[in-house]
Amino acid sequence: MKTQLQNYLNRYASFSSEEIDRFYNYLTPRTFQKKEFLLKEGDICKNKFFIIDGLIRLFNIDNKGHENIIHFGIENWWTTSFESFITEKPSLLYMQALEKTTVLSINKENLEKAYQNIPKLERVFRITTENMLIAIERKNEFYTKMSSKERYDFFIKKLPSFAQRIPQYMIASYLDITPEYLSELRKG
Amino acid sequence: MKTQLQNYLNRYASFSSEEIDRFYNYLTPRTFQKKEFLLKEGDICKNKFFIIDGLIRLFNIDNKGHENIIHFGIENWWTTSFESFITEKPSLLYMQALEKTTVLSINKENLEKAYQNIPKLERVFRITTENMLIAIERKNEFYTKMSSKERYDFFIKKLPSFAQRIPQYMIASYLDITPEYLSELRKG
DNA sequence: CCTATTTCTTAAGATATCTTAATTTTTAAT
DNA sequence: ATTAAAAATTAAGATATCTTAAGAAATAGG
Repeated sequence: MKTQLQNYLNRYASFSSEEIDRFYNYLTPRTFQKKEFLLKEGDICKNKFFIIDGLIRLFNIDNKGHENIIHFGIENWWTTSFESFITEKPSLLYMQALEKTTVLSINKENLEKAYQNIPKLERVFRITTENMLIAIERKNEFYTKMSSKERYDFFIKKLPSFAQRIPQYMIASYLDITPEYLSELRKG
Repeated sequence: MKTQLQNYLNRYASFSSEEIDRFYNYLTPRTFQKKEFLLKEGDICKNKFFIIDGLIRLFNIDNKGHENIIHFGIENWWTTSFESFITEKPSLLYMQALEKTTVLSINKENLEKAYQNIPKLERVFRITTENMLIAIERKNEFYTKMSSKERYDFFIKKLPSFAQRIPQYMIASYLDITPEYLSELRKG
């Protein structure tokens, strides 16, 4: 795990093994079983999670009781409920493992200490947050430009192997389509 | 302008006047007239803009020729087409002043120098990027949870004075509603 | 294997929202 | 003030997508 983290961090700035060790001490490894929740609506999201391995989804439940998947997280992504983590208010989001998932988690206090201790981490998180924004910008982009059918085709074409890791009704949810309608789209 | 920037930066970390000066030297003040474009689709977005005063909109044009406003930017916000700025590929977005707008702009090269020169800036941009993410997270949130009518009412209620600065058809665009339908919603 | 659970499909009727196009109102420019 | 341009409204018909409900297929657990 430490090696994986090291490879990841060194993408963005160069860290000595000693620095990696220091950062690593702030992190707590945790494993979540399939279907287990990392976070539920109403909880205050106290951690950022670095996904070592596995798959998680971030979603909310609307007033009709429908789940809306906001994004998926896979290995080498940091994930959290940003708003809750930063404002320390109850989260509106759920975070759930879709496969057995191993993460390194860090709470706010330790993260702040780590920033003080290893300022280069500011850079890493500045960049990963930018990458997150780009991912969202792209999603919004293709949302506004495409019909349901087009979004689905695009998704399947772009991420064929990923699409096979998740049930179709979750793809539907992510693409903001009802599973029934997606089923029709696939037929026609 | 320098004072405004200083106040802004000191929200996130403490900077000496000397550091502010150093950063300020990397920045170029520019003024855009109402309706002038800061960026057009196809351009590579070479700058981040810190809005001193005024109002801009970021939007794309879909394959039906409709404008979709992604967000507005006002004083004390950094704005850019993230994807284009970071990847240095042509932007899919337009950026346009809706009022006479003064900005401080910085290009990638200078920003990178500034990061080297004043590492605390990594922190500032890490945090502003996080704030951006939160804003987007909130927008997506209220998008998935609300009908068109609800989105409009919510927007007007939350930002009554801001709503008066922009034409109704742009609010419609931002809320992903056709102007005609918004007009109906307002009536009923 | 067998059963239970989860996921996917079908189809009919409902509806929120869009399209088009014309008209009115408001705002800006000379 | 007058005209031109921009923005907002109206209304009718069209459609993409949802809802509900039921049944079929696939997958996973014991």
